[in-house]
Amino acid sequence: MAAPGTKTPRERYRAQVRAEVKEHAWEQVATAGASALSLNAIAKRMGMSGPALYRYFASRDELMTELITDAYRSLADTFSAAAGSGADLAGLAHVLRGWALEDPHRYFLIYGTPVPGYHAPSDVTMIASEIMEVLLDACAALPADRPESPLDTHLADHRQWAGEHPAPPAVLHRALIVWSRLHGVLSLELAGQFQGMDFDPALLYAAELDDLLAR
Amino acid sequence: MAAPGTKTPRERYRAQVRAEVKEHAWEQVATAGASALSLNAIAKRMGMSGPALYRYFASRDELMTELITDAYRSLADTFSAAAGSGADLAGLAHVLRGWALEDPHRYFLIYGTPVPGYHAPSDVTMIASEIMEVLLDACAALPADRPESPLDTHLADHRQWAGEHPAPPAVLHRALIVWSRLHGVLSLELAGQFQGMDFDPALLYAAELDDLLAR
DNA sequence: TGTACATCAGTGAACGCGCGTTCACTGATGTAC
DNA sequence: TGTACATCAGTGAACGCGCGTTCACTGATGTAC
Repeated sequence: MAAPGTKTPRERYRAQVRAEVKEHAWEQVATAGASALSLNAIAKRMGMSGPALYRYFASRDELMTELITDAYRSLADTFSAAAGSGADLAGLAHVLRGWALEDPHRYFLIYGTPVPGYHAPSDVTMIASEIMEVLLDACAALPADRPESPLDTHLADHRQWAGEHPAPPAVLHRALIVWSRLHGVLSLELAGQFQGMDFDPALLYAAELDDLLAR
Repeated sequence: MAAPGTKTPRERYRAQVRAEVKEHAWEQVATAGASALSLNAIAKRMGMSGPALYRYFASRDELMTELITDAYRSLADTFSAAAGSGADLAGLAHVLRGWALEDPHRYFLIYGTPVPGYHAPSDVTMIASEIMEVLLDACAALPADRPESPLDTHLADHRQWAGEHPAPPAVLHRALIVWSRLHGVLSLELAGQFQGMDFDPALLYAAELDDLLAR
């Protein structure tokens, strides 16, 4: 019997194959979109027969879920790491853009058009609030002296999504607009909506960030 | 020979069936996503055999293109109509939200995750600039006295996307942030990202709009 | 160290399904004289 | 008003494809004594 926490060779092998499957899965998502994800096609590319992959994933849906969870995990870790090494809101915004451009399909798997019928597992809700917490921390660290808006008073009573975070409504407000504004620019850029308009999206992103910091 | 511009009964019938096909297509897009669009399935729901629809659409792709073009057309018309009856930027923003909520899938067909491999026809580029022009007009009508940002100077040299519109860089800048901010809130809301956070997205949208107007 | 057994990875065949698309054909609708 | 012809809508069969998933099986790898 192996010591607990130690991986047997078989376990190691399993983990490696699973990882390889996922790699091909990402490739497929990037090439043909999330809805084209196919266990058979992946198996073929790995030089295996279709049913073989059912040793590693119970179903296509499980693989899909895994991809989404991994995407969330990756963003949360990237965020936490940045915050851990002292990044402020500007730093987080920069890191977010880098993460998104690195793999646009991964970004869209989280923030893109929802796949009808597919329901995300409760796992990701947890990771999502982890991300939100980092964002809230960064927003709380900024000076804020704005007149209270109707949204602020509304948020004072609807702050359950911020968990235990002690941020005042103005900070919650700021976190929401940071999120939506950065997402606004990023998603239009990644979706190619700026293509043909020859301005530099990076400058628009930077301008939006400046505006948020100067608030 | 029928007079030009007059529809023969057959033409009328064709137009009606095409419209009915599209109706079912939209239903399908809403139910199972754009990538699930299927001529065969539509035919079945209409009580016809699959190949029958090839009298009306040359291919699945043509139907898809038609849907996308119609979506753009619908938004452009809605925008033009609003502007025509005196709507200012706030009015346009209101109209945009209504249009988006009316049919989220139609919104995502335009602004959502791009379908890999699918390339939009040049038609929509035209309609897109039509929309942009309405937006630019509304932005130009607003008072503007902001310090020039780096983005502004960049836009002074990259304004080809604004066509013949005589708006100064600051107005171009504002049009871009109106677009991206409203899209930011709308797309997160429609994608369900605010679900579980019990605040009212309409207030966030309104707050963003206020901020844009007060600039 | 060697043998007997259990575990597990991967295969190939199969099931049922739906897809896009082509094709030869029937039957109804419209047109020309 | 009636007949001859052309046009067009829709059908059913067919082709080739890929999908998810199940199942009985082979062969290799690990485990127990």
